[in-house]
Amino acid sequence: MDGSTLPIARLTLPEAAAERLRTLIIEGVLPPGAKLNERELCERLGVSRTPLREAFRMLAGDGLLVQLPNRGAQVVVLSRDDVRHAFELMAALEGLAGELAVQRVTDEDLAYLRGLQADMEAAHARHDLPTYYAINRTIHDRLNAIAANPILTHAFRTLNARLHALRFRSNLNVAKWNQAVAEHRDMIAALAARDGAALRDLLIRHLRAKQQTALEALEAD
Amino acid sequence: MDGSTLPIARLTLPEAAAERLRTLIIEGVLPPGAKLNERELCERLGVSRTPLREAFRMLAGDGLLVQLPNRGAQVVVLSRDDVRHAFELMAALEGLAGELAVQRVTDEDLAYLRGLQADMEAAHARHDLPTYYAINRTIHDRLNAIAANPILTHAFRTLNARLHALRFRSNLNVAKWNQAVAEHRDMIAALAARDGAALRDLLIRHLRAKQQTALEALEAD
DNA sequence: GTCTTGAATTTTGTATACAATATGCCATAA
DNA sequence: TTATGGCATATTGTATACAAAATTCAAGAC
Repeated sequence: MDGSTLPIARLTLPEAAAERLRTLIIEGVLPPGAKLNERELCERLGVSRTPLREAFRMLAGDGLLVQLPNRGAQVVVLSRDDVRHAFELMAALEGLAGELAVQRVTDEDLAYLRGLQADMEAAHARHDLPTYYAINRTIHDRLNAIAANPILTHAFRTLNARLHALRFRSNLNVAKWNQAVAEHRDMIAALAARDGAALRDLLIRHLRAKQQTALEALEAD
Repeated sequence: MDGSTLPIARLTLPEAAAERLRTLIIEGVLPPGAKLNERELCERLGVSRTPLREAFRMLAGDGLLVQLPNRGAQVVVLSRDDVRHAFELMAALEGLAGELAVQRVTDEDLAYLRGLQADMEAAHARHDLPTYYAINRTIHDRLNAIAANPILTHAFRTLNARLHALRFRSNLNVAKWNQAVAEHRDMIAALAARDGAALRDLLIRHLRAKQQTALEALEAD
């Protein structure tokens, strides 16, 4: 037997329910502030209350739900300040990921990232926003993978899920989009130069622009 | 009615159970790797399985427990790498807290922190380690409060709880203790000078020393 | 002696029943 | 009209019962 464990993905019912709820929240089917009636959700998900309630606890831990004693769960509503705070933290996490990635990045990693960057620029050129976002996410995930800190990656993913629930992504204007693509180019250059401080600064500035976009979208409501 | 809500703290059973378990884990009564038998714990805590299992989900979200499908929960065992990763993240979080605190710190905050620092040095002078740690924690909590980012504070607390379960704190030697006290003095000076970059560097270096201590303690087992 | 094999037992997973709390509605009084 | 009290309903909180899976351990095969 080799070292790698390959556990068969037998999702337990609470986990499956949590997963399903997570997407429902992120896709906006369950919008911010929505009250989650247990009995009703049980029917929709085809599970009983016990596993559903465990799913609630998991999602509450991720900050996607708030639970009020005797008053049930509801989808979290992010205030302007919450968004600001989340992005402040996200910037620090990305900055750390950058610093760590610089210490560990290989030439293969760089080649792969440059490929992604090219794909992203192509998507940008043909104004294909969904593909752009998909690749963009892949690049940031890849950076985290190179940083090789699972605890950081977990924190990153959790925070990302919370912000995704905001659904601010359609709000990107052309000028900001151009800038974001350019910043990505600089980021890969800094990574190639193994310049941790520069990469960190770029990532933090990059996140600040993203925060701006998110806050403007929030304002629009 | 003024803006502050003052909700009466009616802990629900799962929350109370989680709180109790958390302290049992951090105090080492439930050591790393311990299997948590549901029926047995139900009797010890005086609750039924349903709220206990919700408590498990909460603690698993905090990273204090791992749950294996059909095989129950056990107290997390931190590997050497886990500790390294946790401290890397912790350093980034503290660094961010420092940068934010610099932007918001008031003279009253500084006066309060200087008072704590004096108390801490007194505890250090009389070799009172428990008091030293209590004050040390208060200072770091205070810094987080000044940073005024609840999401950061939450991440900080969660990560701290995980590391506390390691119980490495009795492992501090005299040289390191002296250095830590001196670093704290420098930190307050940087905060007073509103020098965010300096404070960040100090906090990160401070954490690196702490990480060193933790790893040595881990080695000793 | 070691390795299977397969009940018996234990433990976890899920559903449901009952209890406690909150919510909504309507009657009544100021 | 507006506020208050109290009942009916709905919803959440907790315990327990049953189902499914894992673990244990002894008997037999090699």
